Amino acid sequence: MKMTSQRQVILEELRKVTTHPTADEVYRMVQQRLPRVSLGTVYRNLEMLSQTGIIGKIESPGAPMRFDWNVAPHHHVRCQRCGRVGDLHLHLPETVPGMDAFLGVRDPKSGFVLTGYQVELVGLCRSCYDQMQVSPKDMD
Amino acid sequence: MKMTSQRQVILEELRKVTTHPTADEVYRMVQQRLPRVSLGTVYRNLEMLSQTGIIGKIESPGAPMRFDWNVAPHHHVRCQRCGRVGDLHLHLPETVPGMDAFLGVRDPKSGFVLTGYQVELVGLCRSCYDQMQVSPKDMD
DNA sequence: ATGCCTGCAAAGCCTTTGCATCTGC
DNA sequence: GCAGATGCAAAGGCTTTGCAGGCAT
Repeated sequence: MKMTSQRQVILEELRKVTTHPTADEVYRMVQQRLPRVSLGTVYRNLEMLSQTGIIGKIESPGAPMRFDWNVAPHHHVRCQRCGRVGDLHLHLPETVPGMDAFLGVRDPKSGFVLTGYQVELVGLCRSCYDQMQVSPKDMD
Repeated sequence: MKMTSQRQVILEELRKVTTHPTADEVYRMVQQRLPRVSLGTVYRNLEMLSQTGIIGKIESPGAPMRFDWNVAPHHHVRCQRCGRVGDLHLHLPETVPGMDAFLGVRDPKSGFVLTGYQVELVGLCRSCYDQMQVSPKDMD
């Protein structure tokens, strides 16, 4: 993979932030420096960079994908209210004890063989938490 | 919520299968009995039925939502190859020991308060498993 | 010259929504 | 007659893709 200038700028911009931006947010950041860049190029490059393990991709249901320059293993929390994603620094259990014994096992009823699992964390970012304190009726 | 005939048929058709169909699959099943039903109605009713807890909704990133008549708590596995979802009958750990201690806690660095977590399981359905045995190069 | 990359625009996929009409109480 | 539900079609949000031209080797 050659490091074109677009690719380089995309990577640099991503590395400036800790907010796990969406493709569109990256696009807008990159646009400041490369006004003629296209959204398609941003998508293509983010995809390529994440495929090669240079950056991370964070996917969750019903929400646009987000990207992370930090590929070291760490937990993410997604705000259940606004969708923001944060890095978790609490020391959480990394694995579910006893779960690994099930990997590779075929469930007799469904016929599925288990290959992996992951723990998804949800929470409230500071501003959403504060807003909910103010108006509890906004809860859903 | 009134039980219209469309709603009733949607529920009945969903209850006939164990495949966790997508909205579109439900639509096609319902169409056999109500040829003039609309996709929008199917979406609206599936949403309403799941909001009220009569059926379950299964969401995962990059895949269409799926629905489940069985609202009793149970695990799902998603086939990493074809997206099919199965019910897991293996007796898995229900919770991550020690994790609950973190609920309600604010992570100092990110500022997020943890509110919940869930374990996602991935695997291979029988037919994808078999196909991968035949042509290992299809793996990704 | 070649092969990868880009900008642009269009299409794609899934889901939601506006609106006029219809239904059942 | 009214509230709520429907069919239809259009729009919406996000992502991918086809294509013609560009750039570096």
